[in-house]
Amino acid sequence: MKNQLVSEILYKIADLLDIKGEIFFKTRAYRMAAQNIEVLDEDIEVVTKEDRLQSIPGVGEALAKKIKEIVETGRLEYFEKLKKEMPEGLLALLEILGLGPKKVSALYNKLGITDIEKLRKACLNGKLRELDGFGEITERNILRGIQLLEKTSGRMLLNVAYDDGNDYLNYLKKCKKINNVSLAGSIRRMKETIGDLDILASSKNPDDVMDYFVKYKDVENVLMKGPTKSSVILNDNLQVDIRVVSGESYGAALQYFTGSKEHNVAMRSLAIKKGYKLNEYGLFDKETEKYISGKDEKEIYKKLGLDYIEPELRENRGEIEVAKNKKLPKLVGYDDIFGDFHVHSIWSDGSDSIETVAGYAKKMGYAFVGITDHSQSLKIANGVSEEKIEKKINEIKKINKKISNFRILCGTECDIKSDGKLDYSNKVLKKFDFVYIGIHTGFKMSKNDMTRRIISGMENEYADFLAHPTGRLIGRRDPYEVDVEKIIDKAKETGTFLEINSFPDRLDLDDLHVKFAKEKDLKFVLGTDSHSFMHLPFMRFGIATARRGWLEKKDILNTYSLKEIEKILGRE
DNA sequence: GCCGTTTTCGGCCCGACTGTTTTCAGTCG
Repeated sequence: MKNQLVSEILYKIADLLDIKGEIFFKTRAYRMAAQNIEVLDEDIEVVTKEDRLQSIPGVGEALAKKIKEIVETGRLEYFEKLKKEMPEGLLALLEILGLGPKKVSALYNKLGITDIEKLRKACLNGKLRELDGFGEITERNILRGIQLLEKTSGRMLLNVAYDDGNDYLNYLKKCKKINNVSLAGSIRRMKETIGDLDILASSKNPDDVMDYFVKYKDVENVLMKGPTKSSVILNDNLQVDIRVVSGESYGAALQYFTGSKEHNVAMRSLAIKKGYKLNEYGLFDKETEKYISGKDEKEIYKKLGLDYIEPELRENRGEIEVAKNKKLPKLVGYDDIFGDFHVHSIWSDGSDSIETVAGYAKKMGYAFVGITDHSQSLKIANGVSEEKIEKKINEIKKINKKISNFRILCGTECDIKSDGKLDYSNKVLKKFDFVYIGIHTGFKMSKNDMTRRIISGMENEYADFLAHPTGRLIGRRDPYEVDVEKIIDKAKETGTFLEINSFPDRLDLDDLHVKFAKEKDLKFVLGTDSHSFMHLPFMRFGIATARRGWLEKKDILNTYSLKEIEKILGRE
């Protein structure tokens, strides 16, 4: 699949054209096309071959020609030419808070700045203030922006932002001047990484709210403070933006600030088509500017002829069309899960006993927990030898007798070895309540070999679930080379459930793959990959990923009763 | 550069804040 490559090049062209000073609508056209290709659920090579590129929204004659060139040659002459005009390093400068295309263009054309190091030096030497539109404060802000970028490399994992956001929210809820307050932005959509936190509040005394907002205990730095909008940096470097609006506008503002940007662009276009104007203050009549709606977010969707779209779906991946036809999935709920299938114990590399884990899982309201320690050859994680399995099963039996209304399932996370064989013999695999298979070594195989290896693992009759199917670690390790489509086809054939690994730095499969697999009618399991009972609540991030992948209750094994699960797994 | 029941040209989402200015451009979301 070259979809990623094509969309990356188009995004970069958009940035370069911005710096070059092209009109906004042209660069936006590149970005729209890039986004639509990024989320396309078809292989762009196939679309190219069948001459259907112009059926992709936002792709016309000119872009189709460019995309064809990328797909066929792996490069684009036009892009190479642009890079000769403007060094690619300029793109990194756009990442700096406060720097946009115009300023980057001035820095390049007037001072010859092409990368972050040169920019830092120029700031320190006071060179920027010589330029029109730049001053001493700009220099200081850019230096701060560079520092911030280097410290955080941009984005934060969902769980950290989730905790920060909810702590802040609880603080704000204590403010008597605030009527309504909610998280908004990517944290409300539960995206896998968060750039900054957005909070929305309604109040009749915005100035008081802003005074209260900036006094939060973890605020390190106030970036800006106005009556409707303020921004702070927390001491863990997360930026938090708050908007304060009137009650009349709260729903419209919540819709607007939840995004995504792409979803909103589509919503606004739809509003215009229907004779309205939609902004953060409400839904208005296009002609008379008369206020129609805005208090309640759900009302906005209704007035536009749409079913309510849950925040996790708002990525402009077809949700608006489907909402129009009243065909949205009834998403799996955050309380619909009866247990966790993927938990490690002290039998391998977990830090808690099976009994401790089970006790906590029961307290969470679960009906079961699956203990899945590593298999024997994974020495680094203290994998359990075949001889010890019987002992472990007996321990679980004993604990199960002690706990009422709860079941510990004895599973395993069995390694798929480099040759595609599983790390336990079938005689041993047979003893488990269920078997996860997964890749833990030899990540650097060729795509073909890795795909064959995983497929061979799935062909084992005792393999039930495929753990973390792409092996990525967000921000640390790229997915291994694997043909996800082939894996999905094989899983369909063998009845293997794909895991949505819910550990915050995995979230693997990711939302896009989940949606893709669901369209092929695959089934899923959720597992936290907990290595301590304290990790069990990470389940909510897996559920969020499932929701972002359009999954319903019936698509996920964890929502079934123990009886049904045993029947489905065929191990009664 | 895309798009079309306002269609082949002229639109394309837009408001708030900052820092630079002295009425506004640039950036952000």
